Amino acid sequence: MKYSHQTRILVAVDCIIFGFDGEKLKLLLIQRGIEPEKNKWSLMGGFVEPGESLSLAANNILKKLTGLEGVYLEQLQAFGEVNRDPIERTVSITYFALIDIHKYEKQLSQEYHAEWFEMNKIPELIFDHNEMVEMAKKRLRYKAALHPILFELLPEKFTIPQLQSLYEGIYDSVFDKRNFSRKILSTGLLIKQADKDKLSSKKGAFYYVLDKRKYNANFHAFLNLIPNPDHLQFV
Amino acid sequence: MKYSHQTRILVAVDCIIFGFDGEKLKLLLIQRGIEPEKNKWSLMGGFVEPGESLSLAANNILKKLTGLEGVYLEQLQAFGEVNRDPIERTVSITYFALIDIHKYEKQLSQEYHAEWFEMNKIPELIFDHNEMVEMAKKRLRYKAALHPILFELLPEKFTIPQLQSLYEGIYDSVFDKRNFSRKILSTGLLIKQADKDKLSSKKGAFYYVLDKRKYNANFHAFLNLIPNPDHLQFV
DNA sequence: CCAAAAGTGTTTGGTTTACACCCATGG
DNA sequence: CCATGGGTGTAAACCAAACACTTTTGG
Repeated sequence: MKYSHQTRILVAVDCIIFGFDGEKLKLLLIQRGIEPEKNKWSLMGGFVEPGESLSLAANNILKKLTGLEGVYLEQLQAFGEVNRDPIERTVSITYFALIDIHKYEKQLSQEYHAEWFEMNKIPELIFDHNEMVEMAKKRLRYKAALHPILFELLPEKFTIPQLQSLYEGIYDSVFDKRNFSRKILSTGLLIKQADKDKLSSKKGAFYYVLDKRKYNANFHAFLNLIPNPDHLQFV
Repeated sequence: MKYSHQTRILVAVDCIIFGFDGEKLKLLLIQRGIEPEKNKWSLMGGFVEPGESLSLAANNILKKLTGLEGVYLEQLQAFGEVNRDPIERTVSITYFALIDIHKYEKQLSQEYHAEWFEMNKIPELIFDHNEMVEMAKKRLRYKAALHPILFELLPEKFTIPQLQSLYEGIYDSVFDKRNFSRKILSTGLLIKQADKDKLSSKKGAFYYVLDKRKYNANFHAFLNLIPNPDHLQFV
């Protein structure tokens, strides 16, 4: 049995993939190999196939491009303007992903001509993809101000100065390091390691790992991770 | 030109419509007039038509059911499990709406057999609609803890005790009235009126109206409208 | 030995909470 | 005149922000 006299529409999933290389927040884009808009940059996406739920479609896309599974992936928004795709009407469900850039497997994505772009150097993208990226940035800022989400971008072991530089990049601000480390440590989510990262200073900075049990239990609690969030531009 | 060899899917919009009658938060549901699931309760929804964007579809659905335009309407989530509709695969984009229940025009919705349900008396709904309602409740709690969104549910003129009872209903808690009114008034969003509502007490409670200019300007700022939000259950 | 980054403590001001009494009035 | 709900103030605890010096070590 089917619903008759109803119009069926193409449904796509597009992924906004954020990565952090220890210095800067970046976005993974692909260069389209096919017409229309051949050679233009775009988000990685694909049509939803029969038998594939939306979240499965998003995970599949992410895996095809990066080789990664079990990544942080969250539904952002459905985009459904009638003419957003000039070829044929397509509703796109967007997901944003946070990945540790070092786990990204380059060879997989060469077939898609993928490249990481710094957030302030994002090229013109096809369709409404720039708008999607803007919305994802806002959502990330909003969410990271309240929840310890940015740990998803970091490697297993990381230092507090690295974490601070990630926050500073995302909010385009500079935070006081004494207040920052106090605030982060007071969440109780970090476990100090015995060894240090000596790459970026002579003294070296202690590594920390995330306490996964507490992280999962406390993820939805409101934290106050950003000073004066009121004046920042959110969703 | 079209994308060939791709499967097109039914796309629906379903609306989770919240209303407040001065006492309790309620949800507007309709009783299906047609098979399948005839006579079962469901959210108001409809298929997205050609030439209709998602947000327009949501507004149209709301207008057909309630007669209202310009209502607060926000996209919630896309639901896309493969078998969520047993008749035929349908991706549903959900929107939640906040309306002043007194503006709702009953005669319009009689053709849909619509009824308001108290939040703790929601019947079993078709498909995954109960899940959609749960998500909308969580989103409302989450959002109302940070943004002055609940004014959308109130009539033009309202009293602080009314507002407090709305918050208390949503969070299933009791708040200290001194702290509550101080907090709300300190947002600067309320303008005190000269007249009083004398329906619910002998002394009467002063009416307030929303300062729309400040409301629109400050909507995205983080407020701290709920005491101890940490222990409440959110998204 | 010194430049460069890591690490840490205190004071101050503001915000949040807990808490109790008086006010106005319709019946 | 009294029961009912409306309205308000204060003190204590807590939290956030501003701020500067010491430590470590590779070169």
